[in-house]
Amino acid sequence: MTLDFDPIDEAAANWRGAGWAAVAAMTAATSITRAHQILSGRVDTALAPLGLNFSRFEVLALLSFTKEGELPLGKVGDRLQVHPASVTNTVNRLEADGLVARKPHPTDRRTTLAVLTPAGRRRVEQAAVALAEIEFGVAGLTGDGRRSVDAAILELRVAAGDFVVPPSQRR
Amino acid sequence: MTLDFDPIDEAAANWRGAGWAAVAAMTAATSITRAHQILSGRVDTALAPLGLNFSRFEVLALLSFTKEGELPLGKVGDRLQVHPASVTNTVNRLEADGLVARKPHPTDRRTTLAVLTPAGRRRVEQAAVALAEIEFGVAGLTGDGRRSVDAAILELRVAAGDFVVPPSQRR
DNA sequence: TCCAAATACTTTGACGTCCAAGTATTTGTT
DNA sequence: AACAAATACTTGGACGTCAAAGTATTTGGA
Repeated sequence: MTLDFDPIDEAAANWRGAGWAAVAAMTAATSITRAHQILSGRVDTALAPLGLNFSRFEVLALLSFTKEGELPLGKVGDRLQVHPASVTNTVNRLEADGLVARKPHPTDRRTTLAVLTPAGRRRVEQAAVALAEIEFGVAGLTGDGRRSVDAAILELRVAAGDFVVPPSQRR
Repeated sequence: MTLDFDPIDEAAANWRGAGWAAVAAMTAATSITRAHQILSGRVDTALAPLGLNFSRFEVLALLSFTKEGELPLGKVGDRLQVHPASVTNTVNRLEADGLVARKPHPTDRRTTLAVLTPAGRRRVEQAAVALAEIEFGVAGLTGDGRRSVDAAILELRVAAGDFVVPPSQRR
């Protein structure tokens, strides 16, 4: 279904024609939306044979970076910036597949830990290889493009309050 | 829930530490994913009082740019790059709200046209104003940032086969 | 000490997206 | 003319996300 024109360019022309404001912002937003659509499709395709999607992979990867391979569910949500209900859902699925286990927190009985199982550790290694092979879905983006995307989006994330840049690290 | 470090930076450090490949691709993919999350949240919040979400708005905007304010459902899907089932769903909702109507195609009885109603036209104008006010969710991105995001993502979209750049327009 | 407020997670429900399959109609070939 | 293949849309099912409400536990004053 390849078009012979750039749909975003055309949208911009239409917006200008209609006298609508903020055309540059619109094209940036549309570009980002479409980029996300492209890469998430590619990533999910690459992970499907492993029984994972990107969310599940992210949880496994995060756990694999911790010393003990475990983390409270709430921390997982904070780090990955997803809703608590989504964490519950994702961990349910990983648990059903035997890739993580739930374990009570030793001192705080409100808290549940997600623990990476040996199978989970093997799976996340395979997934990391599979994702590296497809360059995380951003194949087509050059090194320069990646850097400029990172830098531009960093402004957006800071403006959105994702995190506070400590004074010592301002760039 | 604001972190005092950049979670993407930290992820990159972890990936390097684990010896995983394609770290630059991973950070670009994660940045894009997070940017999409931020802006789609802002956009949906801005549109909610109007009874719209971004998908529904896109359909109305697309129709409003046509001469007659109507388009076959299939064309809508092609332009917006969404699945036919999603178009059906979106148009169902817009129709229930009286913003578009379905009309049979005059010559091809397989085809259904979505027609913008007067209410739909008024609504899309209001929505365009509301979105311009929040800069389409990309407030925080400077002019330079917007341009570099557009340019970088253009490579990605062309590589993904979204459209063919005609020889006369190669840049 | 006591108890309201905060925290941590789960459950339920409303939506949205996609895929696969189903129905209707048109096109292209023989 | 006949019919297989392509096209256009809808339906039903699997999943994912978020918001709001519910349960359990801990915290922080009065």
